[in-house]
Amino acid sequence: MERGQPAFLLSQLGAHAATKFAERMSVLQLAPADVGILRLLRTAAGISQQELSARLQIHPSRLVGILDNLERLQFVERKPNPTDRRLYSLHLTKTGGETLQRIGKVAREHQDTLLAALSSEERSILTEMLLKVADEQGLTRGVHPGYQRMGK
Amino acid sequence: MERGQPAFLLSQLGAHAATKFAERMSVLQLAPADVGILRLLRTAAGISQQELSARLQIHPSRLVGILDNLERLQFVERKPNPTDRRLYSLHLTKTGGETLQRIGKVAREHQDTLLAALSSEERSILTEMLLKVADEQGLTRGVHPGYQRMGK
DNA sequence: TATTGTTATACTCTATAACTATA
DNA sequence: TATAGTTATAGAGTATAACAATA
Repeated sequence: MERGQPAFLLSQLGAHAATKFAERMSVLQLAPADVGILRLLRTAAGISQQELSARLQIHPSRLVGILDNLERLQFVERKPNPTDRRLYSLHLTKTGGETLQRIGKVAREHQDTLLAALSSEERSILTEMLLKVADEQGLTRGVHPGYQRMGK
Repeated sequence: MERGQPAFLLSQLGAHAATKFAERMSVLQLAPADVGILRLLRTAAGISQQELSARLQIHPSRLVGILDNLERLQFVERKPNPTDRRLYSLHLTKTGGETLQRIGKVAREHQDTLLAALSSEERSILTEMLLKVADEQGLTRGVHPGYQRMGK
């Protein structure tokens, strides 16, 4: 009965997918939020911590530690902002870019495993439907609610 | 680009759905795990805390507090097990059964709102696909991974 | 000796608010 | 006076392991 409830299934499968994704990313020493940050910096190079915080809904004080770690791993660099010395200008490093390639590869494997039950055509239909729902619900591309929490 | 990645969408939408569900249930003073327990006890009356713990993947020590609360709300009753005095026999109360009715109503509203973008036919197709994926991934009916955490 | 339910403790993670420096 | 980033502190939630009662 509740077996056939799409809302529950969506929630259940989403949590499952998030866990599996986190497990795969942990091999790269990354949490899901780290991945979200690296992905965002690919197209939004130079933003400040405040802006990053606002875009991904990650609390500023939490961001400090996350960026400390990403800088230690040499995936991200805090450069000074020439016009306002209060702000940092966040950038992906060369290593960070290479890591993004690796992330993409692992993410594709994750997706293939997760959706193994579906044909290519079915995956397209599924994607289309999920996009429709996500848009109607006002969700923002690339902003995962789980970024507000740790990744296992 | 990652906009069209079904794995990410699934995870993102699943988290969104879980949050919205938790918000609605909080009106009834219930967390998602509470709801899972009430639903399970409907068809598995008399089980012990150990068995409940195993079935929903909720840690036994955590279950103590959850059941204390459900008993305080008079939704669940711990009855003694006549054949083994170490075990409790967990049962839904009359009030608990009525609460399940209310939960069902709110859950349906939640689902309708969540899937407002989809037609009735589309929802059927979506449900079918999600069931296929959930089965292939080995997920168990009614067992939400999020039961292991609190619900906001 | 093993198991159920319970409790106390330690640990992890997070937000709050105070702080420094810049504007 | 306000804002960006940082840090210290306190709070919430969890699992670990020890405990009493019972088998």
